[in-house]
Amino acid sequence: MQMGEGVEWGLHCCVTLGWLKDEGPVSIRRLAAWFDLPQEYLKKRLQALTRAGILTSAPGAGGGFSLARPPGQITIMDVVTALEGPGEAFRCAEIRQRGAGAEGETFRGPCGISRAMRRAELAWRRELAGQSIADLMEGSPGAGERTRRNYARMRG
Amino acid sequence: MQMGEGVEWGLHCCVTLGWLKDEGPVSIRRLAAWFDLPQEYLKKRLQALTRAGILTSAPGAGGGFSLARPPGQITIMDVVTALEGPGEAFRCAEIRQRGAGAEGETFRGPCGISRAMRRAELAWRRELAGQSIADLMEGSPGAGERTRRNYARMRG
DNA sequence: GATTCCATACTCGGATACTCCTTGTCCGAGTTCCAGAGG
DNA sequence: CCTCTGGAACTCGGACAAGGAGTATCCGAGTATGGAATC
Repeated sequence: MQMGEGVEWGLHCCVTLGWLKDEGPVSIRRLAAWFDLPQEYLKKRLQALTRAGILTSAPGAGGGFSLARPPGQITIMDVVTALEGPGEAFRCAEIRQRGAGAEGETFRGPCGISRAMRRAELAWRRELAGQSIADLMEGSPGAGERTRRNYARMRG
Repeated sequence: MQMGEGVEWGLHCCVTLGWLKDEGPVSIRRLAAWFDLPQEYLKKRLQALTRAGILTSAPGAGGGFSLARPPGQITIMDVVTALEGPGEAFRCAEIRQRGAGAEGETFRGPCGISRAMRRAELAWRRELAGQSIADLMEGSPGAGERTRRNYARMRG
């Protein structure tokens, strides 16, 4: 059970875009260089975030990506869902309905295993939905200033 | 982000073994037929549970698998950890330390993203550790009786 | 000087490899039980 | 009646094939910016 690394990329990009929101759109080239990531693949991930309405993309020269909403209105859960898909980690295959153990049995409602897993996953989602990009930005005091300074130096 | 289906198999097998604990060890052949699962691969999963100390395996004729502990002392978390590995779903690759954005920066402690993900995962684990195989058995009243009856019929 | 045109710098979407993990299968070796042969 | 031996049933561990999801790259098409060429 492994979460794609694109989630980490996406979250870092969102935080950075939050800090650079006054600098206008940031191009993929700059974001990839900023974190030393494969440009083409990072693009795909950010496109997914754009489709989910988390980012805005501006085409043309001087274009790039920006946050579509204030950082306080983007939860970590939003980013995870956009990048990993809405499906649950545990998918019940209804094993109990198959094989010799199920002969002549009738099942009603989800099995206890499915319920238990779902409850755990809800706790996980609730925790992720309780934190926003703004919370992450506040969690690193001073990093916003340093980011803007470094970014200005990189552009020059 | 997808959990292996072996987890569902393992949990169902544990519950069934809990119900059949007075019938002695249950062979892989019977368990696979019980749930209509690929016998060889199910064996691998149960061997993992045995290595983790959740099941006991008895070799030789009349051998098979049994629960190593009372069902109340086996949590869902135990089974998930044994089958999915102890690693966390989110693995921080320390992206912030790479690329142009990290030049001249010094980072101390885990980043906020890593902390947020870890907290969510702890909530998930806590929920799973709060439920045992015994709880799952009690969640399906009457199923124990039916299981023993069907199992006796299958052996005959 | 105003307008047109073009090069540039971007994003978008699709198509295509490549890689790794999961899933699934197979085989040889070891262990236990049971039944039958022989004492 | 007791012991020994062999086969059957079972698990263990490793090796290996197949499949799919995640990772990564490339290309053609569209769009905005800015500057040069033209009127």
